[in-house]
Amino acid sequence: MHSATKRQREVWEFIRSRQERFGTTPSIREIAGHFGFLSPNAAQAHVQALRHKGLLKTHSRRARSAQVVDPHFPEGERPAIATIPIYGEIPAGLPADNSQENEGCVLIDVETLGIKPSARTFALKVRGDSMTGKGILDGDLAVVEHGIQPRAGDTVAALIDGRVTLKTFLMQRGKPYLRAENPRYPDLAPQEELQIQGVMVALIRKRK
Amino acid sequence: MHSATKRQREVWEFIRSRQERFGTTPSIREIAGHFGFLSPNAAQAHVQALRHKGLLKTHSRRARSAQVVDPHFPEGERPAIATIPIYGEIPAGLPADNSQENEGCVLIDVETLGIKPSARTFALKVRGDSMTGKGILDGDLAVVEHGIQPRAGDTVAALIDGRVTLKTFLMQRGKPYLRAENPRYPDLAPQEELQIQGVMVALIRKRK
DNA sequence: GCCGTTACTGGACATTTGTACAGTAATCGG
DNA sequence: CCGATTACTGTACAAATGTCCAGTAACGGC
Repeated sequence: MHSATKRQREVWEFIRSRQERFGTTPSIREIAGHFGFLSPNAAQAHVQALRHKGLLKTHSRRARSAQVVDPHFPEGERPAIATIPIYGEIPAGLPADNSQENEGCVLIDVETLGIKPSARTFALKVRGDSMTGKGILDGDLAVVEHGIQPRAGDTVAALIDGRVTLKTFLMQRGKPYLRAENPRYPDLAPQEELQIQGVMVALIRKRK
Repeated sequence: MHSATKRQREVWEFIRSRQERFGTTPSIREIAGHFGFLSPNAAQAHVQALRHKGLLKTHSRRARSAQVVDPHFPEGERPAIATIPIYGEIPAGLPADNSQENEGCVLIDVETLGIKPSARTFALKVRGDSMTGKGILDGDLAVVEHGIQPRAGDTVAALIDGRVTLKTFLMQRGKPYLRAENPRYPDLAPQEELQIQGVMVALIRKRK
């Protein structure tokens, strides 16, 4: 009673693939057409069986309302996912959100990131070894949130000499200064014009 | 001509919210009903305008086929997203995919992770500082893929004394052994029964 | 004033769609 | 042999749905 038949799994997989590729799920007759059924009732019966087995949810009498049930979220409450553009090097000033200069995107749920869905967030490829003391390596992807106030100890993306680098943000006698987390790099004297591009809220590393 | 009207943005936002929350987009008459329109044509005109402005895509004569266009992926080819369960501590043996013992999930696109959508992948909260030399800190989330052959130098999740720990996988004279990336921890002699739970394919760190 | 745009009302029509009922055939376990 | 399950065919109907045509009203720019 719990698991579906082979045929039912095929129907389920068809609905799932359509949902993923086109965003809309097929109608009863489209399912029938795909499998060569001459009667809509054939597909109807399969959908009903899948619904009873908890693998599918449909709103009654609503067109194309079938939704495959994610085993991880049976309640249907899927977390919000943020689309974060990757900038190899941030241009001077504020990176435009719809810019074409990005090198792809990372998609990740906002809960893991700990950001608000409305946040202006972007990602940066880390270059160099100035932050190895804090576990930030060359090639890592730093997820940076723009427009929030850095706290002391935060890792921030700062604009220095026209280039963006990651540094630790610290306060000394009420004045902010930046520190590299590597003994081979010098601390940065407090600058008059400290351009903080954003605060690192997450880090993503991919196996090489 | 490029940007939408205030009213059109409202309609777009309504469609987007419904798509995100329920998976299905509203019908023309449901849009009309939500905004209090007495005629379906009012909503129809808005949808048509949004379509012409590239903010919406609909399949002709198909029920509930409206799909909001993601500015990051105007072509509509959204990357596949993996749902990765988080295990605080892996139980002995193979973690079941649909287990209730997980502590939430991470959702992230498979391209960033570099895994196949079919891969058996899970995440582990890193405890301790045995891998700080490789930039893996306490509290990090290690994304581990099960069932692939580790290469020398890979970070692996290994079962030692009934507990799972991250170590660097190395070969010495044809025999595998494990190394901790912290001088305060000893290397592990090659064990007869080396239980490799999986290979770390990615790392996710969240700001504390 | 006049024209174009935006934002609707009101009514209508052809399809699409979910759903239901009746029936057939194959398979499998007892 | 028989009942249950699975997997369909065939037909039908009411509701949902996309689409179209004919208007009306407000508003802003020239």
